[in-house]
Amino acid sequence: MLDIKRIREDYEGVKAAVEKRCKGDFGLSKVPELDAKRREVLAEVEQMKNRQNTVSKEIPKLKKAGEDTTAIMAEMKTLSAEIKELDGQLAEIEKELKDTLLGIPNTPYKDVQIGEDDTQNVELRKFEEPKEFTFEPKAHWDIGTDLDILDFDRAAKISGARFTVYKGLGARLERAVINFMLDLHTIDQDYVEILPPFMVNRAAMTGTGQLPKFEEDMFYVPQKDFFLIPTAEVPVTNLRAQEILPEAELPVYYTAYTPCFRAEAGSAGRDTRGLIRQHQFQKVELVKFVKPSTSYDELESLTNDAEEVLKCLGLPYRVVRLSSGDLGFSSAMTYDIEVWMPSYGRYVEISSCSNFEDYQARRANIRYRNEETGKAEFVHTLNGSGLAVGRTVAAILENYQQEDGSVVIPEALRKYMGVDVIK
RNA sequence: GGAGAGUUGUCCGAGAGGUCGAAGGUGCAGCACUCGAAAUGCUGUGUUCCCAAAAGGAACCUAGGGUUCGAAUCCCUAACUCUCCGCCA
Repeated sequence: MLDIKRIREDYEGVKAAVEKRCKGDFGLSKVPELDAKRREVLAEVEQMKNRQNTVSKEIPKLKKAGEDTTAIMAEMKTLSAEIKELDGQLAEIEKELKDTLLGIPNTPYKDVQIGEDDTQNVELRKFEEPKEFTFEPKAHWDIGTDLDILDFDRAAKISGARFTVYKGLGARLERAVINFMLDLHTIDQDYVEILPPFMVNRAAMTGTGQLPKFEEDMFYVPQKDFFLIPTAEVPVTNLRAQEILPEAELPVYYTAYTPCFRAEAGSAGRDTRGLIRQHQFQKVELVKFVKPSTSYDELESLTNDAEEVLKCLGLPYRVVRLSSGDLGFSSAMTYDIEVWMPSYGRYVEISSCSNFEDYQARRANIRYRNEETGKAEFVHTLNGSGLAVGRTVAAILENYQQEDGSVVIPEALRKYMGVDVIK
């Protein structure tokens, strides 16, 4: 959520920033009028409440003095009704204002290049070159099916499209990748492992920005008004919602493995084969809570921490900075890490690392006590995949496939796999 | 799923229709005492909103409704926590 004061003081600046996303103004133009109206009604009702409070304090004194309070009480009854009426109006205005604000995305950071979509993303660096095969490489869904470690047909039988069954060494590979990533982040790096609930309430989904705008993308559990998490970002960021963290605790680094559930509404026909776009996939996530002044340095190090996974696995990748039009709703700046996928003949997103600045912190009310000023201030939140597990498995299968159809296990995973090759 | 108890400020805890933003303690900050520290004493110490700011005002005792001139206090609904029973990995 954007700061209403910022909109009030620098409307043109905020408008220009929001419009960098090339998708209109998201209702921002309604804000100044609603804000003015709110303050007008607020001033009026507060003045009435002031009179109500003052007179209410006088009544017991008058009664004690033995005076008749009937007339005053009657007048107060009228006032009370008027206040209720105005309070109702105020609540409506505030609801509309809040709904409008919740529907406005974050403003892109100054370094973000303007662009309508992913074609304007900028490549920043590359690790290794795409491998040249001496034979015709297969797609991971064929490799997995041929090795009998992935079963898409039976997954369709028990669930439907966009689900996968992992079998034998396939299941073990998925688990090995998860364990390898978590060990890297918690032992070699400084993240604290979290295993959160996979269902969350509406408040949590609103705190990180999935609601109210993107409800149709989520799986919903009506029985309890819960949502299946689309990413660990939701439970892990909201872990500290409504809290004031001691400054000394910052920065806070968390990592979490969770399954992720996405309805994939609106992506019918895209990436229908294989592990790339599923209703359920596993992911290891990195989340940071940091002091505002450090958040862009923290974004660099978080991205490096995610890249480390790919380096250890020896998978070719590149890092791009998303253009303003491709930026996620809550993000101020995002780096995508893209892994080379031979079957696609291009790089495919495997991690998305974002700085949300105070946008999520304001929604979820996550603050820290600034020791210098003594004031509670919003933290900056960041997160990134470290990494998407299914896509990592797909990339391993494709990049490490051999001419005989077998797949060599990357060195770093062998102690988790117990075998050097799947054949 | 059934029965009951609870949810107050950093934390603990009083409160039971008006003088309560809320006693007391604790934590924190400052001052005094001290060579220094501890102990002790004194003072201060929540958040948000409105107002250019100050002064001032409004709101907040889990959330949302209601009763009342007036609600932390009474009523209703919901969420959460705890205890007992049932069920269950």
